[in-house]
Amino acid sequence: MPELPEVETVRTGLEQAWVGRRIEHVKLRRKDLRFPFPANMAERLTGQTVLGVRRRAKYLLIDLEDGAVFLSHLGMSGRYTLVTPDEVARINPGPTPQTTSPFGALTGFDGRHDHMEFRFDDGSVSVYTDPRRFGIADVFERAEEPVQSLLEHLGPEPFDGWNASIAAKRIGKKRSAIKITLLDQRFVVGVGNIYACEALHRSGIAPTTPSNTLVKKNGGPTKRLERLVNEVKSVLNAAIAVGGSTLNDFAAVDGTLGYFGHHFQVYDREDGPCLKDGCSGTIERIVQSNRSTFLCPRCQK
DNA sequence: ACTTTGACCTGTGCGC
DNA sequence: TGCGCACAGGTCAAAG
Repeated sequence: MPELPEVETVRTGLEQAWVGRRIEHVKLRRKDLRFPFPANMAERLTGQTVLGVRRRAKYLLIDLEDGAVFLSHLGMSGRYTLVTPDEVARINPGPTPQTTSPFGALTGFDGRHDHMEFRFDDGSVSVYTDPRRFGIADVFERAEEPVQSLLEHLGPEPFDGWNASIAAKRIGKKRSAIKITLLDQRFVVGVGNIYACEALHRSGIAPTTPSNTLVKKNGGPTKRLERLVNEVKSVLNAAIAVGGSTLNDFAAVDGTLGYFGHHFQVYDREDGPCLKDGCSGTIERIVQSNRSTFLCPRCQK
């Protein structure tokens, strides 16, 4: 799925397409994704004008005019396809089977995984497609946000004052591998499997390093932790700048593919040469917590 | 309180 | 061509 940079790219796309527009119709082709939709979700959204599109961690938060918030998480394989009014007219969606959308030619899978469609007052349609259905859609009142169960346990945003001292405090005495800590959304939000691998490689830190060895006895951050925090921000920034990464089932919201994948130094490069200047190592793949980790054993210690 | 594991789902790509 | 298996960007609940 989309990690922070990809979600940020989608946020930007939805902001362009949705803000100031009124939702005229919501079509739900099933009653759930990872969790059941709220019973009245379609009705709750219909008729509302979109005021803004925010991001918290990997969640998209869409502010509606009456104070409601539409929450959307893309899971592993969720994406939005924006269909222009012209394309909608050309496709001319008529009666379609319950579980199949008329936009299959644009969204793939013959429309079988197009679970939500949003029609706006300019005639455009946005289609949410998610084969694996690990995504989430929910609605809550803005005032409830601090205690919304999906959001309340989340740690700091990487670009909102997060620094090495804060990171050191969160690590505390944790002995689990630093790669696992980076994926823990209570430590810092937005980092997923790809950017965890990339940030550790840039930092020269082995993914298996016990987290607490990056903290000094007095509780402060080591130089290595400072480096890691900086490299996390740096790699996320670079990916945002490029518009998100391209992977098997991710497309940017407007259908344009990002291409940060071309910049990966270790991810999915098992047996390839390490690309770090002056390093002659070979990229290895190991498994941590049932997930692949890619590293260069030569320059990551 | 911590850490690890399995579960949720479908598609794709590989070896046989 | 078909089949079975491993694997995929996330997250949570349960078990240790």
